[in-house]
Amino acid sequence: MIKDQKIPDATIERVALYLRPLEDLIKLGVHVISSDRLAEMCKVNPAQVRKDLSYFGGFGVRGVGYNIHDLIFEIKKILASDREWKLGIAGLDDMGMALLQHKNFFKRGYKFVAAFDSDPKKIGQRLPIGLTIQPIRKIKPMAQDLGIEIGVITTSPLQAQVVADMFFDAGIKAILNFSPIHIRRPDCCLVQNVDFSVTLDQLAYRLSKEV
Amino acid sequence: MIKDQKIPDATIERVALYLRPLEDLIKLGVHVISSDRLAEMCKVNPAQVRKDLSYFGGFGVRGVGYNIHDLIFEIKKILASDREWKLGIAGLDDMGMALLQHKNFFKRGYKFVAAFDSDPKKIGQRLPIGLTIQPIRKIKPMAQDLGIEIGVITTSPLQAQVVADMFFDAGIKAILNFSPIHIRRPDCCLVQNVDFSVTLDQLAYRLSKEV
DNA sequence: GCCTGTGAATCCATTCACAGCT
DNA sequence: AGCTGTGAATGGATTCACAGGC
Repeated sequence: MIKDQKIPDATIERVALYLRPLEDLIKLGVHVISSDRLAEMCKVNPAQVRKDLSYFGGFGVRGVGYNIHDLIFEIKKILASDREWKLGIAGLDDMGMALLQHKNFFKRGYKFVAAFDSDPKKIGQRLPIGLTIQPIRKIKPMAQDLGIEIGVITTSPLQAQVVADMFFDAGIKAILNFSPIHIRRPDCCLVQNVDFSVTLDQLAYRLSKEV
Repeated sequence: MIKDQKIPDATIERVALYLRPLEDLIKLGVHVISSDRLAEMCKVNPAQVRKDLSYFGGFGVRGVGYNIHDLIFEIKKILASDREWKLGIAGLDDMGMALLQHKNFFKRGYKFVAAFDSDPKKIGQRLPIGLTIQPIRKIKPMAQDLGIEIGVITTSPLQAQVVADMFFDAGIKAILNFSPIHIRRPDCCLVQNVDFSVTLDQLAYRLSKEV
């Protein structure tokens, strides 16, 4: 039923957002939703929701709405989050620990299978989720052994590039980077940056425009 | 020199990104940069950079480039990050602690002036940055006393809405929310959500499209 | 009557290409 | 010669508006 049409980037960004309220609704025993209601929950235009979902092949029911189970299934299929992804993390200060314990990662199929740090005091420590902290030189052998697919970097900016190079060298093709530096990467690899200062800048801008 | 034209949202998102490399260059003693070079550093199109910067009033020098000091000054003025912003944070588990110690916040003028938690074991504890953890019922009086402008929420999802309501009730107009729930807000208030699962979903999608 | 699916219209953003200044 | 600033052209994304099925 899926059309072979290119799905716009903007749509991809939004459907990941639709997922959470849909999962909440399922838990509440709701099985059908209209575009108007989903739009309202996600603060977007209803026509936008319908257009977004129509890229998935139009399985809504006219006069009724969308089956939430189907929606979740299709969205996950499109996003490739219908399977497990193996993550390795480098840098186990507060931010690293926070991510390790982030419940939603696990729920969505993102599993940390290894943790690395360069601090001798941390190496060998047992983490709450059952992993033992490894030295960063183990990144390559362990990444390959365990089949890590995504590297998460929460180290200091000084170490971030070194760690990234190790991930790339181990054949990892995607990095989620929380360190505030620009990571140089091979052409075949992806880096997604998360920068809270930029987020705050945007919020401050919007706030300063209000009234 | 600033034109009175509306600056596109997409431009705002990008200029916050230009800031960091520019600040790095200043530190290296570089004072002038061309749109080509800045574009390369930020992985965008050079014409894009010129168009973005032209909204600020065209103070580049033809044949030469842009004065980096001026650029930083103008960008900060536009983003309203040319001043200090006072933040209050609720929820002092790992994520909260990580944010409190995030060096870049301080550097960019974002200062935490109060910290709140509901856990009796945490209340009264002294934090590394010199604050003492307060019970969440103190949010309203302290926010007003200290002039908190932005509330940061890193509590569990269960408490997030309660805390948000307290921030709103104290007259705070902007919230940065790390908790994976949708926060209901008065019309006059802003909520900016940060959701790592969504970020990972997008990365996983891009990764699955590669090759 | 209600809600989806979608062409058409509109709006916004990016990129091109070159005139204009230093 | 080199690089900015900007109209014009292109390309995407959003919204409208309504035909079509339940």
